[in-house]
Amino acid sequence: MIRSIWEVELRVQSSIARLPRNGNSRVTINDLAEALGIAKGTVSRALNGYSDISDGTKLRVAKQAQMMGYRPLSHAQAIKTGRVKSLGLVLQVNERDGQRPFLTDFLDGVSRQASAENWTLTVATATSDEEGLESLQRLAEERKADGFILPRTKIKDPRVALLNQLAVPFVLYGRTQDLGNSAWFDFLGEDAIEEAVIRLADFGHQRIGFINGGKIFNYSLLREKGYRTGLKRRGYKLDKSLIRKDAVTVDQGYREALSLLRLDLPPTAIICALDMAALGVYQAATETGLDIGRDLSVIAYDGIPEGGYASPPLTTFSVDSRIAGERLAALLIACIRGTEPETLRESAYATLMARGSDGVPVCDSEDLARKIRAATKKRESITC
Amino acid sequence: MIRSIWEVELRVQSSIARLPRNGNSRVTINDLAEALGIAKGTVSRALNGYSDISDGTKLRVAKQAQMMGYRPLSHAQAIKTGRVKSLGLVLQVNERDGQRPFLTDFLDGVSRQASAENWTLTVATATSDEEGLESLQRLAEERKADGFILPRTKIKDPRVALLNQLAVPFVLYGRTQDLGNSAWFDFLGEDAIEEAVIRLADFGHQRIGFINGGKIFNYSLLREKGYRTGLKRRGYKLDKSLIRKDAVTVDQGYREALSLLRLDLPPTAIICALDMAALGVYQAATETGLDIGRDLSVIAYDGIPEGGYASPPLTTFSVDSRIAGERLAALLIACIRGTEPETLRESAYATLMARGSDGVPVCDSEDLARKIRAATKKRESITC
DNA sequence: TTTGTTGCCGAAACCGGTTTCGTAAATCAG
DNA sequence: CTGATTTACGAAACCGGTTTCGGCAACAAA
Repeated sequence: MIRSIWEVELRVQSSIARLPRNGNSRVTINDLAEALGIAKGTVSRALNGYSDISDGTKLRVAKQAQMMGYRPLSHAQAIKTGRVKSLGLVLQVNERDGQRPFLTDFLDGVSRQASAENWTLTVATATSDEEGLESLQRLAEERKADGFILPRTKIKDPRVALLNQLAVPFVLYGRTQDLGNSAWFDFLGEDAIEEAVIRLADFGHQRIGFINGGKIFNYSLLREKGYRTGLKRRGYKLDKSLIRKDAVTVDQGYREALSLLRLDLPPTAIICALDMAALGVYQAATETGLDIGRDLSVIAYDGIPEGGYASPPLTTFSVDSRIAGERLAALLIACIRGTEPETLRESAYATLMARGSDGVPVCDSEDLARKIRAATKKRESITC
Repeated sequence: MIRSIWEVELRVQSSIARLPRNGNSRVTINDLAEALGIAKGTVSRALNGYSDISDGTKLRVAKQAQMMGYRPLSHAQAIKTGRVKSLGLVLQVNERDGQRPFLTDFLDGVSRQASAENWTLTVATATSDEEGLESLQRLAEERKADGFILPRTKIKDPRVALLNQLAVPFVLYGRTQDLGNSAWFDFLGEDAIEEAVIRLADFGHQRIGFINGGKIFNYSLLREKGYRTGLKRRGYKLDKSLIRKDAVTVDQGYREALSLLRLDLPPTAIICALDMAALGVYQAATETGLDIGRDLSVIAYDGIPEGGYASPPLTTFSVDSRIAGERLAALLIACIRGTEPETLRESAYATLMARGSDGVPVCDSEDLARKIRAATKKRESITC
């Protein structure tokens, strides 16, 4: 009884405010069909561009939909199509390193490309590998996303195995050692580091150090390869004592730089796989009385804004995270739509931002060693 | 014809691999019901804890669900319940300021709290206000999210009007001037700035400058209020020539600091509404030959990591973005579940990180002015 | 024994879309 | 002019859940 009264009331209200019958302020495909005097299946097919609907009808439907402000509920579509039109992204937030400064740009790239196709972005965070895998699995099983972007690829990445097993599409940001048939986008860090070596060698540097990033990440493998290739191209012999690794923070960069500078024959130039580490090199140089850009050349990789503020401004290979996000989103959507993943692979180059931290060496390694010893002694006497 | 062959094949495969009948590898509520010999409605009610299902049945269902690895599709639930169990967040990425360094922590807070209730987070980006409003509207109308977190509230915020009109729940991160019945979470920036004034006054500073943030944001209003309150509490007269605004970047902070330091009677202490601006103050101080922490005291607000690396380390009021994210998510979920928004309001305090950039002034404003003039003259002569 | 209750579950409607299938009308070929 | 195709749409099934409703059985009260 009461219910029927309600219905009447609603019908009255709707006829006045021109709201759909269901009382809710949402226009459904049924409202549209009714308003047009057409079957709802026909409306659906018209909106989705089926070929068995005449152009005239398609136009009428489109206009009416526009007029009534109709928007299909994406989850209602999903129930039949199996697509929620959402990209998944699980961010690892445990490590205090590189990813942070670019996150905004990266998200912007992904989100922008996704919206262009009327898709959205679902984000989760995790503080450990296991948590990350759980999030991934949960999101996949509840179908909160149709596919995933996997940032910060490791040499051997367990996420790949998981998603392959669940038969969920994904695209890597970065490569893994065994690529299988995975789709990926990556910047060619190896090429950048190689170019850095060449550049420094051509400046006249004889001993070039290399401070690499986290050893579990695949990019470290590649960048070291680039370092070796560069040396070889200029006929330099590889000196393993000039290589350091696992420096992803300022402090770690500082420590590794000090250890390089305290060698009997220290390098006159240091290449860092990450800008963060380079900022640590700056600290170490200040402490040992060295002029960055003159006594010691530094080239790094990433292009974080702090590098530009440092003095002298850091010469670095800059990476465009927005582009990365855009391409990854595009590749993933293609993958979800059925393109074979092994055909969805793209790379891009990091661009050299030549600034003030590198140049012709003012002295060779022996002079440098003397200078460092002098500065260290002076420093110690001050401390006493 | 071909289709039936397929079906047979699938059925065979499924009977071997014990996959659900539909050939798809997903366990549905129908599979569960069939396996239990129970109606699917009963299964649904059992899983959702309806009181008209016996405990025994509930247990059996739960166990079987566990065994078969059943997970309801959230979008299938959503079609009837109207809830997609997702929180929406539209990030404004146009301005190169404050938000960035905390984004990871903030997302982590939101995402963590959301997952705790089995909800997810949908993120979009926008580069302008209009774009932001469009994203908001699209996400709301397609029901990609059940409610929204609105970060970086403006004094008068158009998003509030939009979401109120659409009758979509939301919670503000920060307050607006006219709060209406909105839910919000905010750090009491006004209290922090007030405390900063008191602290500096008690150090003995007679003239305390204030460099405020973006004037469209409500936090600027509040922080200036806190500045005024602090002055009043110590019986200082407000000197408007000591106030600057709209400094959200390092460069802007630098400029405003210079303009303060070039006054006939410059402040011996400067409070910045944002750490970023404070880093600009550091630059200005270096340039005018002032020692931060001795000649010029600086206290700021935000707690960005760069502040800790600066020399001397920046004294600042630090904000815990992870907590903010967690509380905002919790408030929003409550709001979506029907709690009255005006009862969902929380605030927290920024915590003072007393470091090296403030202290007892070594000289008064007149001495400072002389020192600055001297440094400037020296600088100019060097330049020539 | 009869008459309420209450507990517990099955059956079916329902949510808002998509997709399949069948067919009347229009068009075409012969 | 007739038979065969097309064209364009209606009707209904379907997707995977949730919710309503009705009724059987068991138990309590009369």
